[in-house]
Amino acid sequence: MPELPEVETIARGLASRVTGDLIESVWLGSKPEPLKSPAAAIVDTLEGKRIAGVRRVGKHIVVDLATDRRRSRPSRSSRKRHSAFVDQGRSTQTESQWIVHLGMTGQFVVCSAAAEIAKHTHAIVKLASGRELRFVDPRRFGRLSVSAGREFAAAGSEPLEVVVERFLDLFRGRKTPIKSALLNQRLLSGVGNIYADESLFRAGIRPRRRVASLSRDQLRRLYRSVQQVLNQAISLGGSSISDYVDADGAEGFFQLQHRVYGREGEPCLVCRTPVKRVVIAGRSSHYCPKCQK
DNA sequence: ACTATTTCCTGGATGC
DNA sequence: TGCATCCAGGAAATAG
Repeated sequence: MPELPEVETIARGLASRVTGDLIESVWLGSKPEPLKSPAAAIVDTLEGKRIAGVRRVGKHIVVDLATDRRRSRPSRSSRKRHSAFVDQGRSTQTESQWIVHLGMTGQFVVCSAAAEIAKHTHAIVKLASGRELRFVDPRRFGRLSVSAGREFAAAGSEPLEVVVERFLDLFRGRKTPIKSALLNQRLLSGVGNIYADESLFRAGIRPRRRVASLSRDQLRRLYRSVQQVLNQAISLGGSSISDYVDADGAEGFFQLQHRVYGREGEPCLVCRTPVKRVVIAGRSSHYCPKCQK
């Protein structure tokens, strides 16, 4: 279940492997669910473009696309003005993005064109290097889209970039349980079920607590916990639960640091009290009834 | 304007 | 062994 740390890990891995490569052709499967943009728009936006970079925005993977401009047709002014971007006989200009959301079970991998095509492969993008980018998603909660002309932006704030004053503003006065608020992507983009539970444990706050009932100090502590948990998870390559692997097929190790998620009935690592599991907003939520108030 | 609930999906686990 | 049922959850849709 890819959340911010997993998506960050995947995006970094892809960036180091496919940046600079050229998209030759695009194949899209017949299942329409994964496509948020019309199939024709996706094909038109991708084909013939150079990959300028791959990055994470919230839980989305953003592939920046650039159009090659041949040097044989330089305009006098642009040649001088854009000389910094001229690279190996071409200049590039970022102008559109390919957006990939992995949902629950999505995988976005780079592999040899000869590699066996996995079941539930919904998109194959052929690269000039002979490799392929593939989107595989059994449960089809993932989504593919393109954004041309305007810069793609997530609905909420980046949890690792938001300043504490803004964080307090986002949450202030809300009646919803803090767990629901952490999962709301319009507030913070990137926190999912695992990291919400882990952040709340580290902050000593029960998931059912109404946001409005939390003191400023508690919210400040939660702010630090969210950043701490996400940063540590990124440094460990994310959490490998069920089928998560990064762009190289390697597993992450943050699941070994989980203190409450998936530990129902097991002793709290601090006080030995059995970890409880309740359902909030249809999501299982894990907490220590003694350490979290 | 908010908040809460339901729905979409498949594979793996569980129960009889 | 086989078959039905349940559960996982991100986010859009729907309901309150």
